[in-house]
Amino acid sequence: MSTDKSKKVSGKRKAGFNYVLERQIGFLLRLATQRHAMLFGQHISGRVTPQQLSTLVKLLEHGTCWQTQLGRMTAMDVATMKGVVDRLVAREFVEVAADPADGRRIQVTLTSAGKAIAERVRRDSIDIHNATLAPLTAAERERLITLLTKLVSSDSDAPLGK
Amino acid sequence: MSTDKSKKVSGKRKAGFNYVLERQIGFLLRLATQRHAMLFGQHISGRVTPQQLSTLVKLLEHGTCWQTQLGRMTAMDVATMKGVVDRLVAREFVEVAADPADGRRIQVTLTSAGKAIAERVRRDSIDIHNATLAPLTAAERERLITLLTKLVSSDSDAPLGK
DNA sequence: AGAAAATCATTTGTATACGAAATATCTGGC
DNA sequence: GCCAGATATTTCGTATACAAATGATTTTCT
Repeated sequence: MSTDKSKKVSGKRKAGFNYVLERQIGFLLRLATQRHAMLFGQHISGRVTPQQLSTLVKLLEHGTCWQTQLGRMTAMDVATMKGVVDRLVAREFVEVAADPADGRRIQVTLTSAGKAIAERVRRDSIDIHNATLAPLTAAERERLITLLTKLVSSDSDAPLGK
Repeated sequence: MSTDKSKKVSGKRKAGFNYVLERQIGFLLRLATQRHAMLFGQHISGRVTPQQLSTLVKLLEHGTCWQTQLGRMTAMDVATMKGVVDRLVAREFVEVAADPADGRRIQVTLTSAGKAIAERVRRDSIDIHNATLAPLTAAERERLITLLTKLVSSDSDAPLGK
């Protein structure tokens, strides 16, 4: 059982010798996302998901939107957005209707129940944000948000960079 | 169309007045993860996924492992890990076998093809890491990694905090 | 007007992600 | 030797995520 042990070869270091998976940005982002998801599940009202939260909040801010527009504002793929809208329709938080002015567009509108839950989860999300960042000091939180914003705002499709 | 515009009410600010979805940690993490996923797909060899990369790298470092052990090392749920292993088996990058010493355990071992691809994607992942962090300076990258590490290392199940 | 290009939506296929329940197996204590 | 509790795996259900192909509609250009 010692045949493929990674042995140190003096003078010629093994490939990947200093590779640390735990310092790779992708791995760290996955862990941070997991932490957020766990806290989200604990603090959110009405079993709303993060994607549903984004969608509800954007509808609250902008009123009726079409699906593609919602997808752009929330940085979601059209296929993903459809799934989210479908589930919001099933739960009667939003209603969809054909746009009389443009046959391609699907208008998405908050129901009154949807408006209520949207306002509630928007408040919840503040707590979730703070709980997620709890291990960091106020200055560190600010720094992290700034760095992540810089990281993503250069993306062409980022709603931030607009 | 101006009925539900968010109008400033002097003295009594509207609920959610200063709520900015784009500054919520959950939203930013999703965008950063998307950015990483895009670059990952562009630079990775052999259509390996991020989870498969983590699994392959851990197998490279530790040799044969059982599934649950792999799940802990890569911070993946057992159900998720099973899916990843199943797909790695299907692609003949790993082989599974019952542990003779413990009937519950499933031993996962790299095949020679798996070892080759593991070494290749481990190298790829360095490029992906750098490409993902490209908008940041060297100092900023270091800061971001440090902050994310601090954020997740307090989690009970974090492989970092061990 | 009419064809081409752009836009919007849906569907399909692949791959996560994870809680929860069910099953199987092992270990320690009596 | 046997049972309770711990451990490992599998299965099920729900919800993303996104590429790619397809269909429908609108806009633009000539």
